Amino acid sequence: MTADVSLAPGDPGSGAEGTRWLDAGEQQAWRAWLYSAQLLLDRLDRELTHATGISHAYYEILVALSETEGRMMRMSELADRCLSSRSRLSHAVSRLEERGWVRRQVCPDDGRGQLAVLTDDGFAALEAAAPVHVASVRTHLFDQLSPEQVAAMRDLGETLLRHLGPR
Amino acid sequence: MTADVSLAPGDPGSGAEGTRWLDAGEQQAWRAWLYSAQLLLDRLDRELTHATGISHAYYEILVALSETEGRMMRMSELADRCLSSRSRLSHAVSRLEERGWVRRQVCPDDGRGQLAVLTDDGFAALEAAAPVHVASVRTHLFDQLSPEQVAAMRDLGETLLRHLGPR
DNA sequence: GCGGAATAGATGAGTCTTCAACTACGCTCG
DNA sequence: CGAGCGTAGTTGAAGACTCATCTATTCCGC
Repeated sequence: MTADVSLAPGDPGSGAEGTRWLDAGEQQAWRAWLYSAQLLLDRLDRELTHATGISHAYYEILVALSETEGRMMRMSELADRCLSSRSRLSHAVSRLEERGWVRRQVCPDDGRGQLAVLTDDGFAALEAAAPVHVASVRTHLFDQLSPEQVAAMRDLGETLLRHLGPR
Repeated sequence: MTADVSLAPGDPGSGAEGTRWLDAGEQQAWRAWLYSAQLLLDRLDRELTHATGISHAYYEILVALSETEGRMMRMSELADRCLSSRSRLSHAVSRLEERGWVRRQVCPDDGRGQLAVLTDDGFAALEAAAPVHVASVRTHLFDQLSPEQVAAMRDLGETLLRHLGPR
């Protein structure tokens, strides 16, 4: 009777036939996953932002840069690692540049390319933020789960990643 | 050597002592979860938006309204169900009002309150969108998982929800 | 029933994301 | 070489989210 995600099969008015609606169990699994994912991402982002002034999106950029030789990376590679669009990354790097945490540098191998380079200030900001972030992840994720659940989480994530592609 | 999420213990320059960094297994579990969650949410939102013009955030509002008696709900209750801030919901409902899918109505019991009411056009839009969304969820989630993984997903979600609270 | 605190919601400025151009460079092939 | 095409990245406008602030109403205690 409701136009739910799970509009019951034969729900009056649901014109589209051939849709395999979610059964009650799938519905509950999906809802639980969705809500917990949204709440967890939101919580981690908020705690990090309020404690350090660095959003999770920016944090990921800094982390990715810090992990490379020379603390620099091509813009598009950085975008891929951060699951970000090129445009978004470009805007974000501009903001990080204003903070003095990253600078741009023309790529030697390819005149079209730009390298994003993590500055010392940027590295310092990351070092200050990392403990806060790890503490949040522990508190809200690992401390809540048994080792079996952690294993299941990893398995689930890797399974979905194979489909959604690192691409 | 890198200022990773998992700055190794004793990493030179990582001044903050007392942080329990993530070990390699935790790191992989966390990364797999994070990436898969981001990719999945992004994919579902994109497919829904491109096929129907309704973002996942708007879709959730419409679904919540459609599930109630009279297809109406107090703004704050709606915000809670959609894991949305009040401000965000208020802005979103304004947009949905412009589309003619929702209207506002003063709450009879409480002069401060507003009821968001799903219109017939809104319900029709939801009915058109629901099959698209369910198909995406099937394709990118349930079709990728064994029954055991679905059960694990539900368990994980519910465990985290107990901590993150429906509150 | 009145004054103050609390609640419901709206609003505007600032920030972030998206999308569709747009610039600039490299690559290929005639 | 140089025309055309593909790739790298930037930009600006429009939509969406956050935060602080503001108004209106209710609730509470006297």
